[in-house]
Amino acid sequence: MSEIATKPNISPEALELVAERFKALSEPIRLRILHQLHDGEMSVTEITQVIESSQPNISKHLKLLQDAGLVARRQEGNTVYYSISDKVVFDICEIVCNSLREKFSAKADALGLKLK
Amino acid sequence: MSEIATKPNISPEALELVAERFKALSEPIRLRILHQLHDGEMSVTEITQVIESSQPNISKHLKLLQDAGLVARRQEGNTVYYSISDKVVFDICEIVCNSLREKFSAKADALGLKLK
DNA sequence: TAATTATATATTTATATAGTTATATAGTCA
DNA sequence: TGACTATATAACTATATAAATATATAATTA
Repeated sequence: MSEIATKPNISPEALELVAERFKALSEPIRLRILHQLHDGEMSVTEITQVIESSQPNISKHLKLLQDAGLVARRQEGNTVYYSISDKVVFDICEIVCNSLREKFSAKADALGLKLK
Repeated sequence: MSEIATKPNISPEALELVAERFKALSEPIRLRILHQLHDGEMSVTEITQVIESSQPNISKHLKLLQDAGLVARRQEGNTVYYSISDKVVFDICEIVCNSLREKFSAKADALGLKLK
């Protein structure tokens, strides 16, 4: 086996699906919603109360997240509960957060600043 | 220490930065560019030859990727080479790819199909 | 059934951005 | 310097979508 790094074979079609995933994660309000769902399911009303936005807007983003397969919907009587359906979301976010932290840390170093 | 999962404290401002990262990764053509850069740096001309698009369009996306801190730019004489500056990109893509694979696999199972 | 509550959808407006075309910039070499 | 090559930018068009507002749907309860 060669030791030279060769790129995995990913088709443009596959990359379109991956891009779609990232697109679902590319809006701050959707990340805030996912973040709120971290500890368990919440109703639309609860989410709307925590996130400063209108109920229709929240519903729209929830639908988008559901279509992306990131959250699950459960209806109980009159109220609808949403929950994280793909925990991978948190792994990804953590990686990105760490990467950003490093970036800022490096920048702070370059400026002679000290981060706590 | 409690064993109950509690969500990490991430500010809305931090989530905006994270969302920005994801946005840079939310276009198929940019993922294709990053994918091509997997094995090492490439000139704009080379990238343009491999990816079916116009040179100005490629340049624009490269600039965006550079602003996002995902690629680095190196000029040598007349030609400009771009390379991956944050390998985290590949970790993230792999996670998403695996997640998608699982999803499709589950769907195929549900349909009674057999994936190779 | 009517009133109430919870959620979803339709419509509109404003904004962002992908891609194209034309052109500018900047380096190389005769 | 002038011609040539490589890359970047500007201006434009077309499209996507976030948010707001109004309204619809559907479940609950009186």
